[in-house]
Amino acid sequence: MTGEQDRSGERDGAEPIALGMLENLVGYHLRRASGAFGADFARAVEGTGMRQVLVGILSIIAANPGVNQGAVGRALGIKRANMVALINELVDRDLVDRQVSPTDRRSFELNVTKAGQDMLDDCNRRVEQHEARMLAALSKTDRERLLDLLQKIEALG
Amino acid sequence: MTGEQDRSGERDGAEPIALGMLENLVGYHLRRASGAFGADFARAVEGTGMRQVLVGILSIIAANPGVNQGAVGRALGIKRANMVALINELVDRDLVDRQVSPTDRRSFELNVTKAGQDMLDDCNRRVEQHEARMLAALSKTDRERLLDLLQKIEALG
DNA sequence: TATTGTTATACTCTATAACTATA
DNA sequence: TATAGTTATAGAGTATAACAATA
Repeated sequence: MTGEQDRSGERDGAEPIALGMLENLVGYHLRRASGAFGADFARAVEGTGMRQVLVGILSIIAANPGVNQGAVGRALGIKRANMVALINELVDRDLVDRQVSPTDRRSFELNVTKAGQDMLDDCNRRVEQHEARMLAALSKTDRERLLDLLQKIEALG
Repeated sequence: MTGEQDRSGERDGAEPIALGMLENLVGYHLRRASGAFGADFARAVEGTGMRQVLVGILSIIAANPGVNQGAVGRALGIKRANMVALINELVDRDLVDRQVSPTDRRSFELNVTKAGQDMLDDCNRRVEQHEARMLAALSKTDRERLLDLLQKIEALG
């Protein structure tokens, strides 16, 4: 084995397909690039039971101790209704602690548990390698530029 | 009192949530930017019954007359099994013509119908406005750079 | 044997509406 | 009245396995 991945039935090695109007669409290439990142992210955290969204939520809670789930959802663009199962998943796995807020009994205060912090640290290490892998073709300046451009787009979302 | 409006619970103007490790993750920002594009794309083609994937497929077929659906799927990163319903949708709406290939009776030759071309033209116009809207904060050079960077990433997918 | 298209299935993400309990 | 969280539900996108017809 040469170590090359089996890409039969994939990639442009021997199937010249024109993209048409997609060629220059930023939206299309964003979608594909995001998909490629997502797939490699899944590989990176394989075995942890984590997914992009869960790592995102855990990261937000860790950075904002006591935050409630509505605020987490707003930060990540996740609807309240969809947050419920996600937070349940993290609480059931003892990665997040959920306590009724003493100041507003409608809401919960969320905090990352010890196990949750360990999980986040592990994922962080894996994700760093994943990002390095996916951005191998980009210089440091390119990566900074890319981040900057993406954030400008997000601002319009 | 200052007369400031209470914006608690909404909009990022008054809810300082730290992103933690997400802050500098290209994958995270790709996901958000792609999501923002997807949502605005949906708005742009509202009333046409089209979606990102369908426009993508139509575009590929238009640019590659007689292509079979497996090749379309490979070009777009869509699994064969998932192509079936999508192509059916386009054929049922008379946007795509599907004929058994005379050279390989396992496969179909796909072509865009007149109605399909009209639809594609309409979507093209709408999508151009949508892209202009989403990329308003970027200079022409920025847009070219962004496309270039995204394509470098896709190549690793 | 390999490939094209197909069916069946399942999981995730996303979206909306209606409900509760608090404020 | 408004907000935090919940439930139920539905539409999409994506993934795999197994099958028939054809190459």
